Amino acid sequence: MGEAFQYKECWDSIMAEEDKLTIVKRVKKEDGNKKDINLTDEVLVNLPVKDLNTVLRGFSDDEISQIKQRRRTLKNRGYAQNSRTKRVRQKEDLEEERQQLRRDLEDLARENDNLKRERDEARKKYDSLQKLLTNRTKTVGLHLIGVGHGSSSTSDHEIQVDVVGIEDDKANSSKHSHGSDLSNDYRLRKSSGRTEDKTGESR
Amino acid sequence: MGEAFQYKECWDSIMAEEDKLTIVKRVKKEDGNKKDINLTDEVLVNLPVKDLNTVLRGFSDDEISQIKQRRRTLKNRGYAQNSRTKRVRQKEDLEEERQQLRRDLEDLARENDNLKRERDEARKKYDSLQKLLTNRTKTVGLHLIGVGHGSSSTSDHEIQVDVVGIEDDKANSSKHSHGSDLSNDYRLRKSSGRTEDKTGESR
DNA sequence: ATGATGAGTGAGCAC
DNA sequence: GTGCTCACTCATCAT
Repeated sequence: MGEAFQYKECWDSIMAEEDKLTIVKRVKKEDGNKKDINLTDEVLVNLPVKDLNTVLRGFSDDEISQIKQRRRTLKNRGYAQNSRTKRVRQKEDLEEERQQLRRDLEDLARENDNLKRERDEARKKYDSLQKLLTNRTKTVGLHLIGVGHGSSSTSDHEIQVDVVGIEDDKANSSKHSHGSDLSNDYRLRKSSGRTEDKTGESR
Repeated sequence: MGEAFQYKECWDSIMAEEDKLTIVKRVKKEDGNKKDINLTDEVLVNLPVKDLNTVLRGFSDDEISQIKQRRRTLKNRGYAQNSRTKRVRQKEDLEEERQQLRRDLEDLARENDNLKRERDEARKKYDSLQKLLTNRTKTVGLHLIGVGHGSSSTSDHEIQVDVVGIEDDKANSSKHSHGSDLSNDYRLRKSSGRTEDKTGESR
């Protein structure tokens, strides 16, 4: 389809109308019966019908139908080749797409691994941190600001304490219902009997 | 290929050896020139060469080659059909594989989203927790165990403190080089001048 | 001999 | 009329 058009374009651009007729007439004079076919196959297939009909004046009906059939056959030859080419191209496209999909799949799988690693890492970090908090007996460095109701004796201490709760100084009562907010797990509370680390901890 | 074999199998299973010969002889008697062809196309293609040669005794060389050529043509017909079928099947397989790849891709993309979400969630949780620690001025509930070197006065307090470091009570010197271990970030140290929360924190 | 495949041909469909 | 595609045939190659 595209091919025929291409040939036609080529032909039209090279030859002017009179030149085409000249060639065809020459063919007409040369041929006894149908030797013209060998000489003009390319011309015959690509010649516009209109021109063909013009050229065909003076031939018998039988000759005309023979020539037209020849034209048809030649056209068919091209169509067939066209069809095969198309088939091959489609198959190639399909295979290429398959390769691309496989590459994409690999990329995604790789990204997946990375994400999995990042996630586990984050969870691990979180767990470590949480464990640090959950392990309630710590050695902490403290800068004492006030005890009870604001006695402002400022001095450094190193003490051993049982951490039973940490709460932000600023108002955080508005966030206490968040699932991912950890304040809930470490709400301020009093501890009196110190047990060996296995009791009453969330998680 | 599979088809021819199939036919042969079918034939063999239906007919015994003598019966085959019977049919072929009948054909031989019936035909004047090559009317046999119309009657025995299916038989001809599927008849084993050996049997064919047996049957062909009594025919002229010309007739023999004619029949054999006919056989060849019929075989070719099958081969061609075979080839086309194969082509179609391959294309279908390719398209099916493409679909499967697309499905896999979708699945992976979905899993990817989930992982991304899980990762972000974990990071968020971690950040929340860390922020809780980094916000150094806290109100903590403490169970006082000892000050300095183990004075065992046990009493509950509610105090305001500047948390400058927390370290696990148990030996953790073996884990201090871990990247995901957070002990490094909260190593015990002394604070003297209290600055407004922006100083000297890792991360 | 057998099987497979590319190319050419005609039939037949669709526009 | 034109273009496409199927089935068939032939040529050709490989086994």
